[in-house]
Amino acid sequence: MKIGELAEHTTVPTKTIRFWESEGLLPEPDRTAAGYRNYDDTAVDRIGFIRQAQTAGLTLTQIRQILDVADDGNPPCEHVAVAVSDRLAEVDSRIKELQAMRRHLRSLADRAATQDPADCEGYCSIITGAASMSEIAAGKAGA
Amino acid sequence: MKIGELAEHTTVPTKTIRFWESEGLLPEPDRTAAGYRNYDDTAVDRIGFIRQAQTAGLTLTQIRQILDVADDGNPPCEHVAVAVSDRLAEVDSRIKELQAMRRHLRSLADRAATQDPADCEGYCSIITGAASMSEIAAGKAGA
DNA sequence: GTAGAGCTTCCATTCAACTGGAAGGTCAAC
DNA sequence: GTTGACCTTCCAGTTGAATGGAAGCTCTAC
Repeated sequence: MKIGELAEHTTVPTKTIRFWESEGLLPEPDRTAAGYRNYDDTAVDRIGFIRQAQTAGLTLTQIRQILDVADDGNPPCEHVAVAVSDRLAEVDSRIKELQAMRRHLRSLADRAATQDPADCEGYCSIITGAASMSEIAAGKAGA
Repeated sequence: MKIGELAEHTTVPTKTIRFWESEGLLPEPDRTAAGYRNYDDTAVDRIGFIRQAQTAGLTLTQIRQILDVADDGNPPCEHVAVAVSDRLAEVDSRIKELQAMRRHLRSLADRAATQDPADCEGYCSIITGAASMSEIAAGKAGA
């Protein structure tokens, strides 16, 4: 499969595929006689994984760490376990932060939904009526 | 409170505080006779809110939208509700993505915890034994 | 009255993650 | 045998979010 087809299958631009290769996230593929990159199906999986990990908020560097470990049998299990649990801790704490922010936004949205527009004179009470920013920042608001 | 003290209270560098001011996230504070920025306590809250929103994955532009709306009574309730619910939808979908990635990492971590290092010859089975990358990418693995 | 920390503005640089474009080779179709 | 889509490398530019540094003013302490 040439790079254009791979790009189409994965909806990742050829530019980005070459960039990821240059950054070590994708292995150098075979080449045709003319020097064209020639991919097999595993490239589709790998690109899918990279996109998934990216949408989970991992940086390319972190994703490369995981892929490096998956690609190379040399590092001991402990190494793998540490890499994975580091990532897990990061994802866990990001989820907690997001859930806190979600609660705050949710309470603002609920207020907005039940708001009588007539009350909006002067200073909109959706905002002013909600928890103060310090409470929001400290994670005290919402349910 | 001068910018250095504010920086210390919030653990946000003075450079960043000035940058956020220039980007419209922080209002222009009072100045001393000498032209030094002179903050009151609300600045601490506001900076805390910005950091919280950032760790929730919102961009400075999005955070500014929310703050603008909180600062100015003019936009109608509908405007506020739309802004907030847009943000909420984003946060919701990021949480879902993270939870999917969390499940995958969790299953890798569990494998690592119960792994006999003797099985690590050749190609580490924490990784190879886990769901294939295509399954991970498609969100089929883990519980 | 001067040293040093801290403040000011302004402009340049960094970093991540692309994205665009130039200059040129390849290949299938007409 | 040439057009046009697709490929190659390389290098420059973009965006978001800072961060560094120069040049100069200010305040406190000795």
